[in-house]
This record gives sequence, C-alpha cells and structure tokens, in this order.
Amino acid sequence: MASRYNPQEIEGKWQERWAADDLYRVRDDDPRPKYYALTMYPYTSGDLHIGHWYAMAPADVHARFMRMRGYNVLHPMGFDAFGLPAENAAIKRGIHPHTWTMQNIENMRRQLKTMGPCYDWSREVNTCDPDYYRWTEWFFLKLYEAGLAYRAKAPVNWCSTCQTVLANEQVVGGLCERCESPVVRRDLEQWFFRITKYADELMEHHGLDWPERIKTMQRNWVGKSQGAELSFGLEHPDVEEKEIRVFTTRPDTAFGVTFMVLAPEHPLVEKLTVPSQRAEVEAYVEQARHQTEIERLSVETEKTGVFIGAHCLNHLNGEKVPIYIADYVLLGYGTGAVMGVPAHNTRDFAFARKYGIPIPVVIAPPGWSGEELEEAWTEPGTMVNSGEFNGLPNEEGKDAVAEYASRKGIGGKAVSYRLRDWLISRQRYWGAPIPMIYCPACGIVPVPEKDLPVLLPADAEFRPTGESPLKYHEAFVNTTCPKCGAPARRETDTMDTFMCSSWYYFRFASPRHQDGPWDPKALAHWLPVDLYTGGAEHAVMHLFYSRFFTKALRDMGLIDFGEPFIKLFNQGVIIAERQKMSKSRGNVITPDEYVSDVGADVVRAFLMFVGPWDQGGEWNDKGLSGFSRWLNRVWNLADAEYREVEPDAANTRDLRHMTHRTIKKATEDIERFHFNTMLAALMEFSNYLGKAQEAGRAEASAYREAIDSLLLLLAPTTPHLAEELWSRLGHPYSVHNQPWPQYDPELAREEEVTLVIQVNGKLRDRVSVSASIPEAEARELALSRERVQAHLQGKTVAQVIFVPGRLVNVVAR
RNA sequence: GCCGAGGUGGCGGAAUUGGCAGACGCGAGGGACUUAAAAUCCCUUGGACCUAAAGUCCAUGCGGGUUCGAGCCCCGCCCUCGGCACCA
Repeated sequence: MASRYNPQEIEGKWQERWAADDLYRVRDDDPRPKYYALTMYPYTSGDLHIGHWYAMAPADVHARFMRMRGYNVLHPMGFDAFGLPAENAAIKRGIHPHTWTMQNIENMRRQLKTMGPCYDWSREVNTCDPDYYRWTEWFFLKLYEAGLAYRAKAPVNWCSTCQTVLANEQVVGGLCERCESPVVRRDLEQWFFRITKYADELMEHHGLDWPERIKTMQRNWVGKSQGAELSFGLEHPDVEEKEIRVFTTRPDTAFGVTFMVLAPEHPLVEKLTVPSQRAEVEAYVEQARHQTEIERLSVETEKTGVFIGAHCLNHLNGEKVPIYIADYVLLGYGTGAVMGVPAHNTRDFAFARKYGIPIPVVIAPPGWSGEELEEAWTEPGTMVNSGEFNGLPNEEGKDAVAEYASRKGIGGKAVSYRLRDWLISRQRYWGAPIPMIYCPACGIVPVPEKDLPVLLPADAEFRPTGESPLKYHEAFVNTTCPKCGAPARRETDTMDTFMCSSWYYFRFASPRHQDGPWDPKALAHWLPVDLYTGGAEHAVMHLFYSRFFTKALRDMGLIDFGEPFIKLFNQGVIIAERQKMSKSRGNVITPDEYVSDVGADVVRAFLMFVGPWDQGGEWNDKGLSGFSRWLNRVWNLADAEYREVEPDAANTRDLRHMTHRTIKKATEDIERFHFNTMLAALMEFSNYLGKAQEAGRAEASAYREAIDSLLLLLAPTTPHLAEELWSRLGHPYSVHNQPWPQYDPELAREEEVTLVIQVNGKLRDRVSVSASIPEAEARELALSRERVQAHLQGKTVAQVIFVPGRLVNVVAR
C-alpha cells in the first residue's frame, strides 16, 4: 500500500482549502434553483456536544447531497445567544453575560468547523448582536402596532429569599434551586402576544410536508373544543359582578350542576368568600400558590376543594349552587370557573362524594330506572330531570341546550381553546429589551423606530439577590417620553428568547442588511425555508411561535407567505445517562476528543449509523472503531491498483449491477433521511468491491466507475476522505462540485429473486427464479418441490397464494 | 396526569410498510499471517431438540384478536424516552 488513511492529516488541510476558496459561499444571483436547508441554530451553552452533531452532521449531509443534485443550497449557521444560562453564569462566576456568550460562540464555532460542514459562514447571525436585536425590538413594535401585543397580569415563580423571579427549571420540588426556600406564585404585569388570534389557522398545516406526529402535537396544543358558555347568576349586594361564566363541552348536562368551582386565584373568590369560611379559603389559596400546574392537573392526586360559603344560580332550573374553589381549576384556562356535574363527569363524581354534594342523574344510561349511580355515566344516554329537554338523546341536547341558553340570554354555543397567549416578558437582563416607555402623562408609549435599538447597558450589575439588573440601572431606566418630553421610565423586562428565534431564518437571507430586518429581494429569493431540521422537543414551542410570527408578518403585509417551513424533519434525541444531553443536566459529551482521535468523518458516519435519524438513540462510542476500519478499507480500495485477470462480460455486468443498485439505494435513502441504511448499502458495496478488486474478473473501466461512484456517494457523509481520494485519483477539485451519480435502471434492476415457498404460512422451501416468473409457473414449481410435497401428505390443497416476485403460499387442509 | 414517540439476538439496528425475522455494524469465539503484539484477512455467532447433516419446534415487551400469512393491523396492559407554556 502506498499510503494510509490518516484523518488528522487530511481533515484540517481540506477545511482550510475550502475556506480559502470560499467553496461554500452562496450567492443570491446564482442561476441554479435555490434550496434553503436550515438546521436549528444552537443555544450558546458553551460546548457543542454529540447531541448537536447528531442534529447537524446528517443535516449537512443532506445539504451537500442537494448541492450535488444541482441546487444553490443556502445552509447557514448562527447562534441563539440570549437567555437564562448566560445570566446564571454571570451571577455564579462574576463573568459578564456578553463575555461568557462570546467566548462560547468562539468555542462552538471552532467545534462546528471541525465537523467539516458546508455552512456559509459569511452569513452567521448572533441574536445578542445589536445589529440583530434592534430588529427583534422592531418586530415587537410592529406586533404592538398590529394590536397583537398587550399587557396583563400573569403569575411568575417568586423566591422571596433571592427576591427574584425563577424559571420553571430553577424550581425544584417547589423550592428555589439556589437557596431552597419555598417558591410562591406572584402576579406581575407582563407583555403578551395574541397568539390565540391565530389558533384556528395554527391547527392547519396545508401544503406543509411535516411529520404527522408534530402536526398532531400542535393541533392538540391548540386544543380546540366545541361546546357552550353558560352564565350562572350572582346575587350579592356588595358584589359588582352579576354572573359567573363557564365553558363546557357538555351543555346537555347543565341541569345536573350541583356545584361551581372557581380557580383559587379567581378575582371573585376574595369578594364572595363569607367570613366564616375565610380562614380555610385563604389557607387553601396559599397552598395552591405553591403547586405547579402539572401537580394541579394530575389525575392521580385526590381532588380537593373548599366551600367559600357563597352560592350562584343555575338559570336553567332555578337552583342554588354552592361555590367551591379547587386547585385543579386554572385561572388561565377557559374562564377560570368550572361547573360541577357529578353524575356525568368522573372527576366531579369523586369531588361530590368527598364533600357530600348531591349527584342527580340527568343523562339516563340505557335501561336506567332511577337508582343512584355507582360511578359517573359519561357515555351517551337520554336526558332526564332536564325540564323541557327530557327524553331527548343527549347528543342532540348539546345543541338544544346551547340554543335555549342563547335565546334566554344566559349563554350560547362557544368554542374554547387550550392554547394561551404567549407571555414574552422576562424579568432578566440578558435578552432583547422591550422597547416601551411608561410616561406618567401619556401612559404606555412605544420607543420611536429611529431610536432603536434600545441598547443593553454594558455596565449592569449582577447582584446575586436582585431583580432584573436593568431595574437598578438608573441611566437605562430613566428617559424622556417620546410624546411629551417629560421624564419617563423604560420597560425593564426583556423578551423571551423564542422571540429571537422566531425570525432568525429571515435574517439569513440578508444577514448584514442595515435598513431593515431583511433585504426584500433576498427575502423573496430565499424564503420560505425548504427544509427545516431540528429536535422534536421544539414541536409546540419554537416551531409554533415561528408559525405565529410568520402569519402575523403576513397580515401586516411585510411578507407574502404564511408558513415559514415547507418541509420539516425532526431528528430524535441522543440520550446519555438515560436523559437528553444538555448542559443543565450535566451529561454532555463533546465530540472534540473523538475528532482528534478518529477524525470528523468517522464521527459523522458513525452518528448517522446509530439508527433512524428521527429516532435518536443512546450514545455509545463502542461502534466507532468499526467506522475507522471501514473508511480505512475504502482508502485502501481507492488507493489500490486494479489488475484485470481474464475479465468477462458476466463479472463486468455483475459489478456494474452492484454499482448502479447501490447508487439507487443510496439516493433513495438519503432523500428520505434513512442515513443508516444508506451507509449499510455503501458498506456492502465496498465489501463487494474488495472481493472484485482481488479477483480482477471485471473490466477495469467498470471498476473505475464503481470506485468513482463510491467516492461520490460518500462525499456528503465523509467530505474530507472523499475529497482526498478524489484528488489522489487525479480527478479535478472539488468532489463537492461534482454532480450526484445517476443510476441506469436497467443495470440496477434485479434479474433473479429468491422465491419463498410456504405451506400454510410456514416457510418450507426457497428457490432462485427469474424476477418476472408468471403465476402459473411459480405455482407449478412450488407444488412440485419435494419439501412442499412432504408437508402436503394427507392434505388437500385448498388455495395457492402468489405474490409476484416474492412468494407462493400453499394453503392445505 | 395530559400530548407525542418507541420496545426486535450479548449491543446499535434491518425488514421495499401484511410476505424469507435478524441486512449492515459492534462485541464475542475460532483460525491465518507474525518470534510476539498491533494492524489486516477468513470462518462461526437468536434459542431448543438432534453425534452431525438434514430437519422440526420456539422466538420481535406482555395478554388476546383479525388474516392463507402479523415485528407491521385491531383491543387491553407493562416499561422507556421527549414535551407540557420562564432551559433552549
């Protein structure tokens, strides 16, 4: 052998050459059809880990494949740079979030480059760059102008010891992760985006090539339910409100309401609670403030509640209904009030039993004769004890009662959504400032566009026990009202980082554009994204927000499309120590060591081989050596001299068949992101080539065709190895500018197949036949086989099933 | 708890979507080469019965069902992973 495969030697060399030649620079005016292949950009956590490579390497392979197929592929990369961990690092280690973030970007960019990706680095974006977040702020103003931003009270996790707002992640078992004191819910005025306005449209995915499971999750996230809103009367002289409104999917059961439940945080609770119940109610409210929503909604835990001593009126039957509070009712969902129908709802049944509330039947089960129920009846039945609706099938009753309520002015048909508006306020420093000013005279005043960006002050102090550092920064907070010029205060909350990631894919079209978030020409050229790949964990957050954002921009006339991502593919999760890899879980494994050990190409190929890309898997470096061995064999194969030894047509044809069959398989697999089986096919091919090379029975031209094809098929997966061998074979630079090989269907076709012969569904024999064997012939062949005959002893053939090119099943009794 | 996905040899996985279960790779065992090791190459490798060959039976988380035929479809369980609105 003339040389050895040495990844350390060739990988750096080619990376430098590609960079020097701008091989992956993408131009807007390129005449080839455009293809925007986007991979979710990473959060700047500090280290790129194997999970990132699992997301990015196969995506890079697909992008390279599309390049070879003749597309002008935009495959950009950037950094999601704002967020909580930077601020935590600042508090913990006294390093400024900006410094921390920029160091991390430096490191991660270096790590990304070792992967050998085809990113166009000239388009890199960074969301904490003022050139970027100035437009994040601008979009806030646009959403505000469009009436999609509003302020409302919303609860936050509050640690009274640290005097700070905690993220859900920072609350561990109801305690602050830092000081372990109990966390309470506290209401703050915060900014929301009216995502619910788009609820119906967000449930639809017309024209999108998305995985069914993600579409399902998004639809369930919106959680649209049809039903009715009903009003229950309040007659309390000191209380302004005259009704409690509830949403129900079961208006047909409204005559069976025997209690009303309010969320503990419901504003009416304070007003309605009678003195004798006050102590108990307050204790319960306090307790509920310490629970998470998941705890409150769990069906496992027993439902508890407290009677507040007040009643409301069921207008349908004129009965007085006691009012309770219970933690399973959430203020943010529906109207924050729920009617209790114990006879026909499992949860209400248990609640009524516990508190001795009557359980009148209003939907009679078939054959019911007036006895008490042992459990809630939630199936269809006939309406009883329901006034004029008696005798009606309950399914019809749903509409009938709703229409009746509408006529009487006590409700009507209604639709409810599980989806809540998007809360974007964060009481933190490291985020894009919300560009709003509070003026004592003019109220809420947006920062004029010409004054953007509202810059984060560099000299903020990160007090370990403070609120948002911006709140204490006098120079930041104090400003003048843009309207009246009087002294005013700035908003000190910053934006949710999902706001930054809702538009970064627009920015990649023209990342250095100064006069707007994008250059309209570039945007029109590149958007929408043709292929978006990333983790399925983003199904209902980032992907959902981005769709909302795009639709909102469309309605403002800023863009002319309503969906950002045409095709979506979600890779699975790489598991380490039984969990998703992430810095906060402390189980990250970085690729650096592996890269310096066995080379990036080996790691890329190995990650693609661990299983179907959408399934993820457990990280285990055991199999890496197999890929070093394989790539070494490929190296030797391409490097070896081929000597013909009495070549003949049959062997030549066989070799060409293998070549074209492999091209076909690899092409189909890579199109479907079935990288693992593509690599299995390439391994089989190279194993075959090893034998063919040794035998020398095929013509040299066929062998050369095979080796060239192998390198071209490998080019996306192992870009450095393919480039090196391509050049060693004397081909022109670069392999990455070559067209993807085409297969000849005639050569790829299988001529012979193994016909499986079964008796009563059990395999009894197999025989090699022409792939196009006709049914009569296959049937005759099967019945004539000795092994088949042996199993037919004493039986008569009832039926013979023939699957063309596959099997014959003899059914005998 | 709710929503979504998954469970196949010692391990990762394959199976053209109802038609040969275990491709390909790892690991393991045996052998060749070598003074030896590494590297490389060759053979074997789901289980049981059988001296072997041949063959038969069992086997895709568990229990049922549909079908000529089920890893794949249906019903009921169990377990694992992701998300659940302030990690991103």
